[in-house]
Amino acid sequence: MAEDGPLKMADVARLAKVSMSTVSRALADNPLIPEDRRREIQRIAAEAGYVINQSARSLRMRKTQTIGVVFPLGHDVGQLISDPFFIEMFGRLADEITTRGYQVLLCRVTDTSDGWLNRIVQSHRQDGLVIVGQSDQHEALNQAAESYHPLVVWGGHLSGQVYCSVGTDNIGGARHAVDHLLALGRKRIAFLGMLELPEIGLRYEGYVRALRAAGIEHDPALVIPAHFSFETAYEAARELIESGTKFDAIFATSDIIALAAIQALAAAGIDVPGQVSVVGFDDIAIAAQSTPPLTSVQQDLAKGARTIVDLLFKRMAGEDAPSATLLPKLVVRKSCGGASAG
Amino acid sequence: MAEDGPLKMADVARLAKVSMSTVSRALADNPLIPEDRRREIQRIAAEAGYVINQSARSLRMRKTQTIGVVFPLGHDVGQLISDPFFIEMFGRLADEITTRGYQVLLCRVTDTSDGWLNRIVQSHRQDGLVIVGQSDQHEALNQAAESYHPLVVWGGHLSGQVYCSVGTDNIGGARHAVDHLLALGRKRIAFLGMLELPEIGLRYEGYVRALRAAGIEHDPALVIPAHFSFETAYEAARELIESGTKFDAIFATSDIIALAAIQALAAAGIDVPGQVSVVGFDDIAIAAQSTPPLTSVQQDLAKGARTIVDLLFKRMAGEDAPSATLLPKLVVRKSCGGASAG
DNA sequence: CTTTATGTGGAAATCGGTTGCATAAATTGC
DNA sequence: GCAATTTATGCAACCGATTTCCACATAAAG
Repeated sequence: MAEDGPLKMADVARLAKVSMSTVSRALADNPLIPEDRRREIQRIAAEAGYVINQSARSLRMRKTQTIGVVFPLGHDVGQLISDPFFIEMFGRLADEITTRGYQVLLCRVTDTSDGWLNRIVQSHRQDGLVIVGQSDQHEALNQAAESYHPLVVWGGHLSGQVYCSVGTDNIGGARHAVDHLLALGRKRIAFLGMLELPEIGLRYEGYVRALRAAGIEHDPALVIPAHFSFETAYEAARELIESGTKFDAIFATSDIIALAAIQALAAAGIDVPGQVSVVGFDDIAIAAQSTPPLTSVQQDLAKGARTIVDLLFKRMAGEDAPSATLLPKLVVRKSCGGASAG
Repeated sequence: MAEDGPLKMADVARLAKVSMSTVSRALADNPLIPEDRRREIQRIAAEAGYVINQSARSLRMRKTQTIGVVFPLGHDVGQLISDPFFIEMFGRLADEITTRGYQVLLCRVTDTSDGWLNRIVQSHRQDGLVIVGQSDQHEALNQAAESYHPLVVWGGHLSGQVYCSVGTDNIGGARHAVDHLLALGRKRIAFLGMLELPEIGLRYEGYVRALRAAGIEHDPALVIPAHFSFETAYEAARELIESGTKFDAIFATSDIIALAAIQALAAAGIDVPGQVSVVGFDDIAIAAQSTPPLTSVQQDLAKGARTIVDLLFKRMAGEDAPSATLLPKLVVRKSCGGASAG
């Protein structure tokens, strides 16, 4: 009973004493084949351990039953796993996609040379694409979106944007965070993040607006470039501390950056939230567990992932789906004093 | 200059005024085509934005340049993202695989009905498979391994195992943990985990051996079934507490279970590590950040993932690669008192 | 100047399914 | 009982690449 070479549809056809067309139709539950015969052929195929070769099927049908999830890391050489945010987002997306009967293909892109997105699109490996984070590829995305429809991006909503995006209201989220710090009496609030990234740029916008609304002068010395990895963020925070620039709060554009900053502050003997308040962004799982627990702008990733995949499937079906914005929520914990600390 | 339908290799051949065979060879850097001509054709193809259709290529070459990463969740209906351990492992694997120029296909398997693994193998969607966790599928894996070689499993090394596996020395790791608790003077050590899962079974073995070596009687009332999700683990811990069974330590078979137990103990007003010591397994990122920081048996996932992928590629190349065992390391933190707590 | 080696590139088979079209069989209508 | 229709099934083209085999041209050798 041992199968030799993996059997093909032609073999099943022989076993069932029908033509290949009939087998193909029966396995696809095509009503052209009467139900009892369909069942019979399916039984024979299953019993023989036959499985459709997806390579062949994909070629002929021009569909792969696969969604590509792309992480453009053009701005950062770090490992994929470095960012808990990406990881959680990926898990959520995977859940949503597999639930709909599709496979998930992970594309980690490090080579963002000209035409990288087109290379992915035209490879015909997937029926649709989710791009997580715009990185510095806004233009490339805009261009791809013109001819390729089944594409949804997680990220900020930028002006002149053609592609469909889903993301948190970054300006509003940042505004909440900074307003909260201001309400606590903080006046010299440092900003840690990479302005080159669109989402961070938007958060910066919110930061500036909050300061302006409070009538506080904006000091460029308080704006520190900080990558997403813990190590580089720690370095950035250390430099800020050692620079001697006075500050009484930090608005970090990710929780990883915030945690790194807290660590750097602790190392310098600076009390959080006593001397310096810290607010993060994302509200990843660790945020609630850190010491002190981190105040953070929560992004609803579960809803975000669901929305992304919903929109993507709409677009795959030919419908036009508009971008969506999610409302952020400030989760107040001890790291900035105030509410919890009295 | 706008491309209409995506262009095929035949179109490139026309552009370059050569036959398709020549284009195919040129793009594959086949030395049959003289170098200058090769470059020329490559330039023309790139300029036209041509990309090889992977579906067609896969069919013809019987290779997909893709590795499937499978999470059998037969034992648990939870979401993929529920377990930080799985997530981190996936990230590491993805790094190793993409570094080698392969794509990663995620397969979340919830339907473990007869032949599920064969269905994946025969789909020809991937050139090799990594199975993360044996779940309750030891037999299925053994069977698949007989005919399908490029297959590596993360999990425990079981007797009568045919397939290639990579995993931590579970017995030894558990032994370390329990020995440590015993050294602290703990005598009634509860075990939290699902014995049905092979890896957990091995950890139980280590637990029993440690107790026996210390001459301590093994009380079945202290062995509590606990799933991997936080909520169910919390319930399990709560029931243990309310049962009135006396215990002074908990050996949890995952950090998530340990953290849930700590939370349940705190809710019941029981001090950790004052009244009860807790040890976890995995040493996930949160472990160091929790209150109190969690003592845990560390699994070196980076090395694990590297080993898995190394072995897989060896097997894909036709070589025979043996199973491997990694050495666990007990990371002592405050949750069990002792060393750190004086 | 013929014969043999070498290099170059094309025609056509192939991978394993799906599907449009045609035909055969069964059913219905009158 | 025969035409009209419906239902069932098969043939063969097709998806888009890769690769084997072979033809032809050119160069080197005898």
